[in-house]
Amino acid sequence: MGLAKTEKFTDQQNEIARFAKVFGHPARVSILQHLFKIDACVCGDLVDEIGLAQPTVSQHLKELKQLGLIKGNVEGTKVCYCIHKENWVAMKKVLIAFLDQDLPINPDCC
Amino acid sequence: MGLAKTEKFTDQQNEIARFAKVFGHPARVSILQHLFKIDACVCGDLVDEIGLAQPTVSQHLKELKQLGLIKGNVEGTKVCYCIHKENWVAMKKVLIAFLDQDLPINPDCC
DNA sequence: AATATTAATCGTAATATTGCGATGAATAAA
DNA sequence: TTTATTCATCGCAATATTACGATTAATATT
Repeated sequence: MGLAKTEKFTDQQNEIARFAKVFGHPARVSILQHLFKIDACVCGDLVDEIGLAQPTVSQHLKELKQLGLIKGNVEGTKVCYCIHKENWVAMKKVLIAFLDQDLPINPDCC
Repeated sequence: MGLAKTEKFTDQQNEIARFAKVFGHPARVSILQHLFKIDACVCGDLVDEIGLAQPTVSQHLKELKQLGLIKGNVEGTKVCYCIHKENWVAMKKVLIAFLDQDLPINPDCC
């Protein structure tokens, strides 16, 4: 199968999973951290930073772009990437709401 | 390949990815939300709640247990699950630190 | 125009994930 | 002791993901 039965879950649950999934690979975590560190557009040097082959990095960038977490603009022969701020804030809200649920006050039960 | 090259990334990046990955499937999100909602041990009725076959739910529970996010105790013919609070808090700290990075003040560059 | 540079896309191989039926182990109930 | 219940594990099929070499498209440089 290998296919998540999304129709069995709520839109909210599927959205949380979709966002979380993109962070489920260290290369994408690394790309995002680099974009945050640079605090601006990164043009071209991403492949050297990440340490994977160019097609592989390109593929991870595509996934990040598809989810709307980064923007990419062609700049001559280079492409410049940066965090999509509005979408990042929206995603953050969704995931933190899930992570930050109140923990039971009850003592441990099991 | 299908194999993440973890050795190319920092321990922190791999840890973030490992945690995020487990939330990358709506069934696991659903299981965790249910455990939070019940606010206690859930004994037995998880399969009905989630809507997937029993072996499938069992497998998702196993992954959550392996990452330490839930505890499971045998209670007769039933097994009782609940959130592992300390580990949840620790995981939350790691993921929120990643999500909550400061956004550039700069106007959009691309 | 010819060449170089950059990054997307295609194709493919290797591995991982998801889902479930069948089975098994363990306890409870009769 | 027999039967029922519950859940873990095994084994398999279907699909997804990861990685990269080869190629392509686009612009820059000479």
